Amino acid sequence: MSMSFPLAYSIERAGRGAERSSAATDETVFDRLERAPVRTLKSREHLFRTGEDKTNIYQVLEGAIVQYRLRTDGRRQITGFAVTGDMVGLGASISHCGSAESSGNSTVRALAANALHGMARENSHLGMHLYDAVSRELAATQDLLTMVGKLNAGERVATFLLSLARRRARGLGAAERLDLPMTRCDIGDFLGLTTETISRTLTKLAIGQIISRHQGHIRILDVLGLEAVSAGDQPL
Amino acid sequence: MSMSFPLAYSIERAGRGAERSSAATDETVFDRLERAPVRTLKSREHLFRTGEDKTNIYQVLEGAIVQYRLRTDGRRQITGFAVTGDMVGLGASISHCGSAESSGNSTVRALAANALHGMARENSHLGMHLYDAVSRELAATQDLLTMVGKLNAGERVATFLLSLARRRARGLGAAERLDLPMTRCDIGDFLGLTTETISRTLTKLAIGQIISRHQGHIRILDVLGLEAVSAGDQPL
DNA sequence: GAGCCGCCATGATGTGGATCAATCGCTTTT
DNA sequence: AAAAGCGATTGATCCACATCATGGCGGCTC
Repeated sequence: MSMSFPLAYSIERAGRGAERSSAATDETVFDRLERAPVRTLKSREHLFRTGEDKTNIYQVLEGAIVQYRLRTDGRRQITGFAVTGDMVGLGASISHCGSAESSGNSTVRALAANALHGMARENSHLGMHLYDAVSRELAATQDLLTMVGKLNAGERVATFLLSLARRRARGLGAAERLDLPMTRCDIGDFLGLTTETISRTLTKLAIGQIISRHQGHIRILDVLGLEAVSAGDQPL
Repeated sequence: MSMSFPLAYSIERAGRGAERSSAATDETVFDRLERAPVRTLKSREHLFRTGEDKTNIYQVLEGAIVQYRLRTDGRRQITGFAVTGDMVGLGASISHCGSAESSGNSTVRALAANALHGMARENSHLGMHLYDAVSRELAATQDLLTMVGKLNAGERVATFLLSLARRRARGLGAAERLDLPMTRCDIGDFLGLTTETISRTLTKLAIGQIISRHQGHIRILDVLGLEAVSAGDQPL
């Protein structure tokens, strides 16, 4: 099983995980979803916070949404980054059990939770889409948990970079140039490390000629080397 | 938000999270589920392993099932303990992305995955039950992730003990006597700590008169003190 | 009941990453 | 262009937990 981080749980007309929608009613449902209002977000603007009523569920159209949990003492754990196509706020509970804010500028489509769940109760295909989306998010969160619970800093960062590269596999020669759209602090709060450790680990990877660093993005020079670090074969 | 660990995601006739089932067809569906074959498991016997086809989904009738992920080098992360009523193996994917074994003797009901998902495609109420169960499991896994990513050993163990006590809240005077049905090693692989650290932390809690230890179980002497440790107010 | 084995507890020691503290570079402000 | 603000980087130091090692306590087998 390959690592899959909490990044992509789209609900699409043609889902790969679930069966293809076929009935005419499905068209109506997805048409209605696509007519839902679009909202634009500035950097660090919140979609919702822990404990608020779940009025809306969102689909990311552009940008990236950071989902996180906050402790009273300020410690923060990021549970996932949602990018284009991903759903944010899924779950059958009445209120949100985490917070979500935009990292950078984003646009999202806001689906009324009541309406969505009401439609899902009528239309079992939509219900299965939701089930599929949440179970993929669960699997990704379990992967992240395993990483945070068992891997050392080098393994975590290497695994993270590889997962980003894989999902950015833009057309041709796979991923070499890699944008890091989030801050070091966000990466740290995602991987259970500090910003300093993220920096130092990237520096070590650069010294080992496995990546090179430029402002705003990095370049993967040695995919095999990075995979070795990720697997724990190459101690760094 | 209170911590809720991956322990209870039952599918019941009268779900609290989802709407009450009402149609006659629902009765039929749940009757069929209740007629599914029962299987008994000995200690450390597996229900399934990572990568195997998802032929069955299980409901725990008695005992406890340990769900975990294993790395090639032997490191293990437990993603949840499933006890009576809980579902094991939920998710829309074709194959299992984790393993599950019995801790001690257990009995489970084996639901054919094809049949279950087929029924869910026909019956949207069942589909919503699945959606609800998985989204609760997701929330619990995110809680665990936050614990492993951000809490120190004392906070983790105290939080773990409290969550066990809450779910065992057996009738009367809440939880005082508390069985620990899993080994120190299992607890360590769940909390991202070693067995030695679990032992030492329990010793410190006992020295602080917060718990007392007996073989096979512990007793919570000072719930408020334990909550203070769990919240990080009492450094241990 | 002697021997063995798995789990637990506890002591001694080591270390990976956190913490504390500058400094640098880039962007924004004035 | 100077000043200010913010994130990233790097260095020095510390400490919480891992690791290594030992011994005790059932439970099991023969």
